[in-house]
Amino acid sequence: MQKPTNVTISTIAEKAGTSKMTVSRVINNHPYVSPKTRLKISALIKKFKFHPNMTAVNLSKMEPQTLALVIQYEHLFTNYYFSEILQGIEKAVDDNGYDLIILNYSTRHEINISHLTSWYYSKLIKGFIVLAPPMTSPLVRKLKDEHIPFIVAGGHAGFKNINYVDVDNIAGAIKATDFLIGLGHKSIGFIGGPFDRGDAREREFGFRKALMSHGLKVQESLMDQGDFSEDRGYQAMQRLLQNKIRLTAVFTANDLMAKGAITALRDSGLQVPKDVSVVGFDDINIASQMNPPLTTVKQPIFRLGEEAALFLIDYEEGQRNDFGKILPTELIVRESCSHLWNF
Amino acid sequence: MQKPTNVTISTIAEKAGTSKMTVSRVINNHPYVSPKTRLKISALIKKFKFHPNMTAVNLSKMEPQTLALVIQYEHLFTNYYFSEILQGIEKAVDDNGYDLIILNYSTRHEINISHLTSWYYSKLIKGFIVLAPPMTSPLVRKLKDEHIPFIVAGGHAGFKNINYVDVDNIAGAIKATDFLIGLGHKSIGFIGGPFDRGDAREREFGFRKALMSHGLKVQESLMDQGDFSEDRGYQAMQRLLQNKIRLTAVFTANDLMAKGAITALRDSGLQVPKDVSVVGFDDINIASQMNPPLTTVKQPIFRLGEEAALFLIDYEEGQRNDFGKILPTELIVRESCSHLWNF
DNA sequence: CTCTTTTATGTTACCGGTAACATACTTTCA
DNA sequence: TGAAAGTATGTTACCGGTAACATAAAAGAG
Repeated sequence: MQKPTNVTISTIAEKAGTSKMTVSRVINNHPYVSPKTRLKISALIKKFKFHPNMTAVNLSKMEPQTLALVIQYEHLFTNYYFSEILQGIEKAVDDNGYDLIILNYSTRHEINISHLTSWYYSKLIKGFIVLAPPMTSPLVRKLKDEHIPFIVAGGHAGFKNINYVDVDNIAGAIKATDFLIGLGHKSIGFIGGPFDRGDAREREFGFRKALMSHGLKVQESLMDQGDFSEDRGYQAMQRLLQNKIRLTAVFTANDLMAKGAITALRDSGLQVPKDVSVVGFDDINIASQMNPPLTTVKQPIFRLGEEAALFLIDYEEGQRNDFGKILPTELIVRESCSHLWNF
Repeated sequence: MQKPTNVTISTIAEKAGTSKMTVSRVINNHPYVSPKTRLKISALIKKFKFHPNMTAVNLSKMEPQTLALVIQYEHLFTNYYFSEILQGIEKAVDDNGYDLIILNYSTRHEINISHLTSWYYSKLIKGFIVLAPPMTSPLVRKLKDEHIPFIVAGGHAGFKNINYVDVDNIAGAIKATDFLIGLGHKSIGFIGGPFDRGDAREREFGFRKALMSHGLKVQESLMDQGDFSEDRGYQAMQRLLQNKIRLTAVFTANDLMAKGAITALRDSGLQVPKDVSVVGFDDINIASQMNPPLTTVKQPIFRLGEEAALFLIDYEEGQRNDFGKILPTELIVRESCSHLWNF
């Protein structure tokens, strides 16, 4: 049962009666191959189903055409927005003739991060896109220490001297809060994200800042913390409703929690937006289909992925003026908020 | 700005005053290296932070130690169970010293599947795990045609002569339906999954079969189709409630749709399980925390991933007795169903 | 104390490509 | 028309490892 001999560049060269080099030139569209030869070799490549061996190419060229996206499973499945960021990455990668692989980095791997870095040292990938890491991420530290090309996409807050693309969480949160204040609300609740996520902290910061700049007091009892999941949004809302201070609006650090919060409000007999106005963050695909359609801060998530990938693709050692790009956010007004008519 | 010369096996050999081969032996824990030499080389490897180059190893050994999981983004983010299947795969992969990469296969790539197969032809991966492909998947066809090692995990129905691991969808659906019938229900609704998914069809088949084997008529008007998402479960339930025939129980083809269905029932003023009993499929993590806790068919998802990975790891050309493994399902009884006291 | 076996290390060739340089054959143009 | 420039191909060495074979040194056997 002998394995079918691999069809290599040499096989083709032999059949064509040329040298390997000429075949290589055809594959890479070099000029200086006569039309006749080019045609013959092209035909043979099809006939014998020749596939260039990326391994060999990499070894020889030493400049990989692949990027690696690092994620943690836990995140992957709880937050719709990864779908969109991936699409952005894919676009940039495809457009530039690159490839993308996704590598997992679960807590069980923390001991052995070198599993990941060896992809870089083996010249299989050009660099890493690290998706919204927690602020304590040992991976980010290691990549930085070893000068491996990488970029953090989202949630960069808390890191120093790294390359990142992020959205303007603070300005976004301010827009949302300003909007609620403009509608007359004074008792505004807040449901935040996980403590170890920089983006969550920034949104909270923006919320506080907006209140203060309007001379409103920040009511700690109207603030609770979630984990970006719908269920925790539900629970947090329930807790906020038990408070003595009656809130008339709530700002949640993401849309999923807003969805949970709305359900909780309804289960308590309150109407949205008549009794309580709700603003989310993200503008995930289902935000516009919610009941009522959710007013939220739209992140340019697709572009986030695109920019991250482009950074790595253009990355060259030496051209390291520290790179940080903040993309603007936009308030999308839908029907989950209303005026407070109590003045 | 010269690049720091790569630390290769030759660098170490030179520093140690030995040949490359001896260094290679140390790296691979070959016997026949004197303790003294081994120690010296090990020290140098640490000192110079030497990382073996997987590319070179692959090119030389031609037996990759990496598996590729192929997914479609669309699925990835709508179905919690991928998280668990990945954990199963990771376990098997880790335990056997393999690596895992995830490759995306979105609709925009359909033209160019060879992007994927070239990972195999380049000897970078040993084979593919294809996760719950639609029955029309061109990828599966191509892998089969070109005799590339792969295994379909979940949703194998509809393919012939392929290797797969799957759960017993039919038996599971029968268990669920039998259970409802045993509680006295006769008007049982069904909310199915996408038409192009084998697993969805099997669950519907099991539902029909169970009804018939109890002499109950299958009411087509009590059956609707969803897409495995919570929202569509909600909508489907609403439609079923508009029917003239009053159902007393409903079986949904997955848990997410069950969740949506329960919300719809509640929004229509019906109580679960007092007025309508609900059974789901999957036993995703939130099933037990739902209100009421959901009775559902538990899939051994973690094992599904494990078995799929193990198959590929053990895969050898020639040992190809067609492989199909069906893992048993289990009915988990919680509080979303009750007796029907109308006899 | 020589002869075989085991242990320890080195040499050569190769995995499948590409870069860099060399060479032969055509054109082009002064 | 002959030299320079352009076109078409081949040769050699190398990317960073490993397999297979060769050899040298140490250990065990008779």
